[in-house]
Amino acid sequence: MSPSESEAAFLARYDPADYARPAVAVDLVLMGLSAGRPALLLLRRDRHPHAGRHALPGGFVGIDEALEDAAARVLREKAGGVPAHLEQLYTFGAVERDPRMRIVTVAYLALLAEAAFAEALERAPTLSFGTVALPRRGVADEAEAAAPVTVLSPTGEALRLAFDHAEIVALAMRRLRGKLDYSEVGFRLLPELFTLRQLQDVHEAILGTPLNKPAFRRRMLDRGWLEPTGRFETGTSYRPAELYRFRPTSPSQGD
Amino acid sequence: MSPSESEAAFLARYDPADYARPAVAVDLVLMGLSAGRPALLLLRRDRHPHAGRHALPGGFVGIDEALEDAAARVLREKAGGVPAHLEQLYTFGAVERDPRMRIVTVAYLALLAEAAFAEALERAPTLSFGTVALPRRGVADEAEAAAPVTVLSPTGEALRLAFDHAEIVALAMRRLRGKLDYSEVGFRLLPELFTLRQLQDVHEAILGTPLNKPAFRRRMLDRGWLEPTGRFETGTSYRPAELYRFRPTSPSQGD
DNA sequence: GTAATAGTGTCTCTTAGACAGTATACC
DNA sequence: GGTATACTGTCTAAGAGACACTATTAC
Repeated sequence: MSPSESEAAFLARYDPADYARPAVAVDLVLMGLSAGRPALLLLRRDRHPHAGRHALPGGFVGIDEALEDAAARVLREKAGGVPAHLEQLYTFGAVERDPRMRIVTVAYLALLAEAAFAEALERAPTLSFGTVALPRRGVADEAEAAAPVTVLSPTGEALRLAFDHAEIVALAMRRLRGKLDYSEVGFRLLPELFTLRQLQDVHEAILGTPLNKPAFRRRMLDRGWLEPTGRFETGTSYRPAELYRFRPTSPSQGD
Repeated sequence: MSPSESEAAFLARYDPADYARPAVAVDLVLMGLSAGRPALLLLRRDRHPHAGRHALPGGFVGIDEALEDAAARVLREKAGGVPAHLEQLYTFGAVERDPRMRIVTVAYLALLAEAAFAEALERAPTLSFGTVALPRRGVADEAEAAAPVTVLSPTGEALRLAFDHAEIVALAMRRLRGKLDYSEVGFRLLPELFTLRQLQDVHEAILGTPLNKPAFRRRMLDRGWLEPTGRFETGTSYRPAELYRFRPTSPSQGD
């Protein structure tokens, strides 16, 4: 190995069992929509540290468990067996991010359709949720500096999040905004059949900005992602809109 | 805590020291340009596993060391004290990715200017390098499925990379391509003063596709990133081009 | 002068925003 | 009929590709 490599690193490479290791965890930003606003599932902490604050659901990664599997396990535990989009966000590894011990956490973003989100809240009585208040900034560039987000309780007060979880939520919003227009994530927040207006509402909720209707329709239809079903919504007091289905184009496994 | 949380996870949350932990490492894709092609620094492994294959430089994360600090340490060890762009890529945590033991590795992308890249190769005799052969695909979309990349030795043979490092390199190329047009990474591969043609050469090398000259110039100048110096290149047998300097616009800390 | 590349002016094409118009439901 | 929303046609503005043109150096 390289002579420029430090002695400690050299030894650690071959027998790191002798060295203290950070714990490895996953934390999930479980996002959905609640009353047309971006929302996320939170657990209220009842003990030290950060007792009383809200935290993202998470768990330690088992020694024989892949990162994705750990994230999927936490997702199952909190949201049931619902199919959902799950994507790795970023890994947070500041030394003092948890005062109890050194924990490196891999943050994941999970997206739940509106119905699944509401159902998860009902099933698990300890889950609460917060809506994300958006700085009105138009179509955000994912490369911009992290804009701080404010998480509001259902009654409208600002929630203080535990640990570095506010930073994780801000990154999740930023990633979601960045991918919204060119990826399929927008459809993950909708039921199987939806109208173009519903799709536009989702985009506007995530971006925090109104969008031009004809341009939005053209863009979405030109993407080739939308399959018209010939069926129409019912129960409206006005002209009913056609229902569409999401049809993935390429086999694309995404990020 | 939630009753839906498994007993094991509950216990692990409070005393994970009793459980076996994965080791946490960082691996670096140290990219630069060599003769106008994207290139990366590699170490040839001389022992099991994957002896004879090439691997990314890396190291274990100390118990009191932030992830970024570990990445910066490995960067220093391999490339000296050169200032460079350093950005987290993704975290790889498949159970069997290293046959010796469970290692979760946080991959980082580091960019070195062409001179610093060459200097690093000279300083460390055990370092070798490979150039990345690009599938000609035009401006890549970072959300696309990972396109496999081929890493070639200086003599042109395809190198087999150890572990999942080929996947990491593919992701690095994809990320670099995705950010190239709207971020400042392109300038990190250039010396302090450079001509517009050099900048375009860098973009073309990364994207693997020729670009339109007037459009490229307009775009770059309109970004407000380029500061003309009034100085010109020397030693050409044709009209010398003006030298520009990169001027960051916002304080932007980026990703 | 020639050769080679730097740098610019302009046309066209594509795409998005703006906005007005028509269509179809319920009352 | 009125009203509310779905859906469309068309104008305009911005940006990129194409390509020809001028400018400046070495020889």
